[in-house]
Amino acid sequence: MTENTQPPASGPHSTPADLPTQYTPADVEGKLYERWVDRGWFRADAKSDKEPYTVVIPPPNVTGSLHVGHAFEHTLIDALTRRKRMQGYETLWQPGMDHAGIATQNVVERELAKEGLSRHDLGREAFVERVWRWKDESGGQISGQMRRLGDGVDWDRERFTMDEGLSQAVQTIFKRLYDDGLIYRAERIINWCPRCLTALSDIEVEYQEDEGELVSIRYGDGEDSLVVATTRAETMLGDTAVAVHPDDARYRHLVGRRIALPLTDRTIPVVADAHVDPEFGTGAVKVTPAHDPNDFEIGRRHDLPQITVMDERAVITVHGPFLGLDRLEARSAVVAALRAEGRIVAEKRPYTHSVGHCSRCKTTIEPRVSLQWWVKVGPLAKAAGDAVRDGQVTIHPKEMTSRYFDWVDNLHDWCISRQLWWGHRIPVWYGPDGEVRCVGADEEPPTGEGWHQDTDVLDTWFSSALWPFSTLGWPEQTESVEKFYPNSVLVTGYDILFFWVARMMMFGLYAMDGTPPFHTIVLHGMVRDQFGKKMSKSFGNSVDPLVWMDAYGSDAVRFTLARGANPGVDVPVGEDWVQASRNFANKVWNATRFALLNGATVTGPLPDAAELGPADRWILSRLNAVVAEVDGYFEDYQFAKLSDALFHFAWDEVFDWYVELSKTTFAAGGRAAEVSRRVFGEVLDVTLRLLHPLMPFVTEEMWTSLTGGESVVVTDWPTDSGFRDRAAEDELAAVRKLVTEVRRFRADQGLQPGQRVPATLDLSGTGLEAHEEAMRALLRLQAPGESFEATATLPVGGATVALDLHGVIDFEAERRRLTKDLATAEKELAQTTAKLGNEAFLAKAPDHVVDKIRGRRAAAEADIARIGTQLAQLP
RNA sequence: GGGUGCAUAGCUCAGUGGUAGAGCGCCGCCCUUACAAGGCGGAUGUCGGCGGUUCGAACCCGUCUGCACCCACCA
Repeated sequence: MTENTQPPASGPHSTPADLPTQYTPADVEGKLYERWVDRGWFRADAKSDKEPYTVVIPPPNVTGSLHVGHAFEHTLIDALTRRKRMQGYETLWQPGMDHAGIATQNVVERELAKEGLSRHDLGREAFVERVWRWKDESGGQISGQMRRLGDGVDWDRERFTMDEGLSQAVQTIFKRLYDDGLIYRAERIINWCPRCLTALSDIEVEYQEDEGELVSIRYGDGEDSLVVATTRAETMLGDTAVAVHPDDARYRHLVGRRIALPLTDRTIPVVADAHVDPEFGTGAVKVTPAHDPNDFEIGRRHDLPQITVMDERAVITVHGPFLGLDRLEARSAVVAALRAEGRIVAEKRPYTHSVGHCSRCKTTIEPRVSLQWWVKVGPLAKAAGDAVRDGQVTIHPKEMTSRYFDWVDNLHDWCISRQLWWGHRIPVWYGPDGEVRCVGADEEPPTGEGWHQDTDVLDTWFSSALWPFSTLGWPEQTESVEKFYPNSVLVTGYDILFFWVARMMMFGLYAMDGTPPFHTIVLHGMVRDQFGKKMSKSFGNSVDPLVWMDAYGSDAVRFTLARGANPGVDVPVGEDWVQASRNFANKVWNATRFALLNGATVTGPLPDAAELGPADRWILSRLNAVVAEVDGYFEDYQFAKLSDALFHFAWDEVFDWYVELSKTTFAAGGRAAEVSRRVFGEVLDVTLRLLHPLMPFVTEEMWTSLTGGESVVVTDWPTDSGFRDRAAEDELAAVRKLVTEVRRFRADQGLQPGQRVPATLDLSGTGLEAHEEAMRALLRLQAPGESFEATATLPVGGATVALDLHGVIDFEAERRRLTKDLATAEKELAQTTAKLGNEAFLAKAPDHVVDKIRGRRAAAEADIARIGTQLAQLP
């Protein structure tokens, strides 16, 4: 406990009277955040003796501003790191951003388009300069949002994937992989975006069901003919074979022969290939090795030529009537030409099939044969899989593990070259005599006549795969690498499990001699709207977190997001829920304000258990249980349960019953009040510390006001003292139950909540005698006056309340209520009696269950007796 | 086609064998001295359908229906 030797002048509100009755986030958030940063509390010291705790930010793209999904992710990471910092770890919450190659290039190209310019008008150098300007602007916005959220990151360590140091890391790992034969250059068919004009990796292609048209075309003439079906008629110009299944009797006579390819002067062979499904269509497939990945493979197996008929913009390049048409124009033109020749044997029919689209611009992918750089993933993926298989790395929730294996165990080589301008240039130089030289970060590139660097850049995920150590200064063997690698935990969305997580695993294990980049992977869900719908700008349900933060405060936004964070599942959020969280923040504020107004204190040791009243023992028992519960949830990344447990403990128990009971104690004064004031201070102190990782601002403001301490940020995380008092918990449960029952009676009688009623309260034999005064206050019971005459006598839980309700009692309402209660109790009695008469149940059920049922039966019997008495007393 | 989940109150979701829960919403009363961003009280469910296991099933097993997502393929 904090010992105060000085007056708490450092607290923002040195007298409780300064405190407004409502929490205004805007008044405190900015001020507190700047103070935290200025004091250096978020800085991580590599020289520290403390045990490290490291989490990297999943670097946001510098394409604009953060959306509510980022706010969610940051809330989780910030909560984890704030707790660990309080626990005394040397905590690094690593900030930074991703250059996001193709995404950012597209954004800037769109900006240019508004000025009627293309990147080619600017030229490579000027364009890249322009993107850097964009990056500065967007990066500023993003860090501003992170400050608003309260992210406790080490700003001194902020990194960008295209920083000098990180670029060296990229070059170093490229060189090493190249020298190890794990990077190579090869001509293959790749996913090509004809709008972005670049190759894409397999996972950058999104497949969706598109409506196409299937046309059937006769190839060849007379007996040497067959019919193929296609959705892409225009590619027939590049056909170099027709394939049939080897066992297909219909076409056996044609295999090995050459047939005429319509609209051309070429003949093409009929080949037998097991890839063909004889059941589909006509069982004969046109083969275009240059424009279809499956056909490319068939072509390789049968040594077929590749005839490229489209350029990089998917415009037809073969001479003749189709030259210069784009693929869609060409498709109908080709069909029309075929029809004119009587080649169309079945008309177009609608056909829904899955078509690949560029994940960045949604343009339909055009498979294309080209020379690209590849990572040979075999050994890297094997290691990445094994690290999870052998338990070095665990994935939360574990259901995601199979998805991970599914991917790393079936991975194709990774195409890493992009025909873009924004990104890390491939560190390979080509010489005048066909030399190829890969240059490491510590080498000088060749300068002689005729040497030039590869013009392509790397896939943006190549550099983000290095993030857990490139941010720490690698390839330099820095103190930070030593201290903060591997990271403690990775928190990110399940949507980038393959893009990012698996690649960090591959590169981390490879670069760091088999040490995985982190030991725990926590995958969170996607933020959705309050109806569970995916957020999207076009649907109009996406939310700018700043708007909510402005309206309700950062704590409210954070708490709402944390409260929805069940492991691995999507998180719905609605403005109503943010309001509810704002109300909670306000409650925290006012409860602390109440404590201050009533002289709650954190000074001096906690009184001995013998001195504590029952309410004090109850709340301290619960407090310690909640500390343990919250710790368990934190260690298990159960943010929703943790938030809910704190919400209910704080609001229902501390801010409600304990506050109400304290009013009586405080009013009574004396030693009991003094003891209670100290306990109250303790309970609030601990509760605020527990809430701080989720709601940093309001807790900081109130904790410093309450304790006079410097900051909750650098205060110890609470520990469970082990204090438990079941008897006190039961006692207070009885008090709560009794009060609730009488309140219900009052409400049924139509009494206004504040209306005072003359009454006697007989608690003899209940063991609750000590609470009489508090209960009288809670129930608004007046001392019975001289003319007291009970009109209603209420036996509740062994106690008796006699009320003088002259003029207000509603006997009919009471009779209805009692009759209803009687029916409920009788039903309960019947159920429990039946159960206890069941021998099989008695024989097999565990004791505690049987006891519980017995208790319920006894309670039902008592209720029936009590209600009977009450009914009999009604006039 | 392969895989992983999900189906519980009006909405969004907790609840892995022992009396169905939360938040929001809804109904009634109240500015009761920390808080109306509040307080008190209340209503609301054949736990998707059908079978099975069990003394006992929202929970375990089978099956059906509907939905979501991931992967592969689609001439």
